[in-house]
Amino acid sequence: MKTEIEELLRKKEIKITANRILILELLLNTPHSLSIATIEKALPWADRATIFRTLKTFEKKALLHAVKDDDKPIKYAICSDACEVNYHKIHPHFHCDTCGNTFCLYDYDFRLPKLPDNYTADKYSLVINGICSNCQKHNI
Amino acid sequence: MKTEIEELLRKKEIKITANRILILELLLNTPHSLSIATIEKALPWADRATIFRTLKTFEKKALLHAVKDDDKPIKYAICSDACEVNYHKIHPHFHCDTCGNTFCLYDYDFRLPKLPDNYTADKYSLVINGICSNCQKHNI
DNA sequence: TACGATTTGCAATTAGATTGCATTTGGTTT
DNA sequence: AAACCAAATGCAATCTAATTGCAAATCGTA
Repeated sequence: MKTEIEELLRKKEIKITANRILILELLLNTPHSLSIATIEKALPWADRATIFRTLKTFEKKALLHAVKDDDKPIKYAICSDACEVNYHKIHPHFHCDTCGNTFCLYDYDFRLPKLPDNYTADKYSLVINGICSNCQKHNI
Repeated sequence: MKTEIEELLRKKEIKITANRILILELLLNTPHSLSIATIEKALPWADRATIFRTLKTFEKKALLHAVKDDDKPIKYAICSDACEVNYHKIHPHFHCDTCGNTFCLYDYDFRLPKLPDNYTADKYSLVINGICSNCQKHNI
């Protein structure tokens, strides 16, 4: 695992450090996006500023992307291969109103609709709110 | 004009005050959504807290809705008739990367796509980034 | 091993959102 | 029109999240 992570960092031309390995590992092992505060709780020895700058670095290198749902702290999620390809074009996310987690949706059939005259689109972001399958179960 | 605005407030069961009339008037006369800071600049005698609470009141009464684009301060826009009907379901917005303004898009053919198994959708929000027709002109 | 550049930790700052509370105001009742 | 009550307002303060400055620690390399 560690080796894979180091490989990933190397591929993205990000200098390898202990912080970065562990933050990336956490992100990879979490199925939903994470806020700085959440990462801080998961890695209590890590400094907020370091986490902040690490995430910015990762974002700049297209290793992850910011997820902006209705909740306040911005969350970050790892970019999958699908994400890499369409990074600047497609950002579909699902926000569960029960657990509050936000998941990336890649298998997604979305057509960019027509815009008013003389409007040109560059990218778009789509956030769907609802209940995820996990919370669905617990509700029964 | 003033009468129309008062009529609108009355219809929404919002108590009529000077602040509310002028804030609503500003929102109605602006083609794009406005942040608290922007409203504060436009109405310098108005208090930030009052603007804040006025917008919250308007939002609660479905007179306007919050617009969350990539920019930081949350913006608010008047709900059109189309908005009223689908208020909790559809929020398409267009954010111009040149002027930074965000416009509501109501004439919009958008189909909610299929979700992964056991995910249920309640509402969704769509923000399209690009260049608006006005900025398009100035670029030529 | 020394050097230069980058990263980190800590503290402080900024920005925006939000609230407490005393005062004022608006609408209503007498 | 005066009195009254609930809601709205203004001001200051607070809170949360984001962001930065700077000195110390660290890493890779000469």
